[in-house]
Amino acid sequence: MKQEISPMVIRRLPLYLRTVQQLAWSGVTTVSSQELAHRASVNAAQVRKDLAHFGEFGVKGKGYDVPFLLQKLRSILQLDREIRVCIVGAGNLGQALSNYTMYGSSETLRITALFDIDPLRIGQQIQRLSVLPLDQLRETVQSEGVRIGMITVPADQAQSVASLLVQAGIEGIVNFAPTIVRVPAHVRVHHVDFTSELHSLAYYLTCKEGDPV
Amino acid sequence: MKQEISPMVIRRLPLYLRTVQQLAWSGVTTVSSQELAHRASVNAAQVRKDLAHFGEFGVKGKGYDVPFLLQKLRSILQLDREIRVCIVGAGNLGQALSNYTMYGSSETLRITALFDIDPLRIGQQIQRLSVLPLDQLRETVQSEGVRIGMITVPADQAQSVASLLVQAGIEGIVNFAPTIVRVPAHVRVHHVDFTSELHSLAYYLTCKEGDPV
DNA sequence: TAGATTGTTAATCGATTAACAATC
DNA sequence: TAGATTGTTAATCGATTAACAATC
Repeated sequence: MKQEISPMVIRRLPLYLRTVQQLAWSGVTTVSSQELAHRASVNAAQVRKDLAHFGEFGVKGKGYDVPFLLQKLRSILQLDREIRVCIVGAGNLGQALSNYTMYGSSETLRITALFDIDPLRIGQQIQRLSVLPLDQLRETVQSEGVRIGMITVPADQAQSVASLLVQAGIEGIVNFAPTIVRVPAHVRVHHVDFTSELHSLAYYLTCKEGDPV
Repeated sequence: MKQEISPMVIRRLPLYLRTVQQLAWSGVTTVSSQELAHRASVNAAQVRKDLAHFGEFGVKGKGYDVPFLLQKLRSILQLDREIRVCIVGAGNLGQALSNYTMYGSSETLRITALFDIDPLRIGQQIQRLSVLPLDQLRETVQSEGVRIGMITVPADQAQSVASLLVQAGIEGIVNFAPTIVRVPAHVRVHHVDFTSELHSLAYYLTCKEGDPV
């Protein structure tokens, strides 16, 4: 019934959501694909095509109703219901992510638990969470209904943490460690790799003295 | 002379670098495109094609010499020379990034300065750096030869920080704030958007009760 | 109605993969 | 030499953009 939608399309939805969210905040009630595309730095035809995968959200001759589109995007991304998230790795990055609340009150992704192996960190209070030992992962994930895990441990521990998360029954992983983690096909992994971004950025710096052959 | 190389190719180079680095660490001296591709989770033809943009690095019938390829990749990405980086935003994320050193001693991207507007944070000691006031940005960037800026301020301040960085003469920006920043064409911006990764991951969670129509 | 803008089809563009001759 | 693996061309695949009929 529902044909597979390209990941490329899905990865743009949060961008649209954010843009529409901003429009809503500034009191705009209607937006054309033109305008939306401009604000999101993409092509207008692409916006229309992407959105059309999920229904006919626009009105010909008018554009899109902002509150309606906002609600639709939230619903498509399942961000209209609470989804529980845990973080494994209570180092600097894990702590930084712990107190992340995106769109203020409208954010339904909720950081529910924070894990570490280091005994020195366990029990520490980060935001309203206390750091739990890794061996409570499975139990907590199941009792609290945690569905997404974020990996913020060093690269050499990322794979074993990923496997633990999978065993605990997590459905999706966001991996911040600069390494590939392999998981069964039913678990989805997204990768946030700022080291790669930084490294590829370096390529574009001017004045390359060294590289032709 | 040197034809424009697709950004898609460039974005894969850090992945190859990382993989080859790991091989070098484990003492491997030769690697085939096959093996390299497998470890990087890409296609072997793609590895060969990507690398061939920059020269003939392989030996037919043998594969690639690991130390040689490592050196070449570093050189292409300009990671064989020191590049100075500053961070604007000394909050949790900025602090987390401050003590990031990738490949131990072989990392040549060096965090050189950390800025904030908050008077409470200015002067604070993070790692070996003391937090500087934002109005010293330009001066520091120029005197220290900082070429890349990382933006770790809240979204609503990201654009103004980006503009400051551009005015200070920065060549590239890595933006961690969940918003688009616009800069002149001669400055390159890479975006690290974990909120989008998280939000698009939510789409793939099972049991979508709400979304048809 | 006339003007505007959608949803969608068709055209373009670019990226990935397969295949293979060259050659170590 | 025979076997292996590259660099590269050709074939495939998919994604983006342009164009336009439908229609509010």
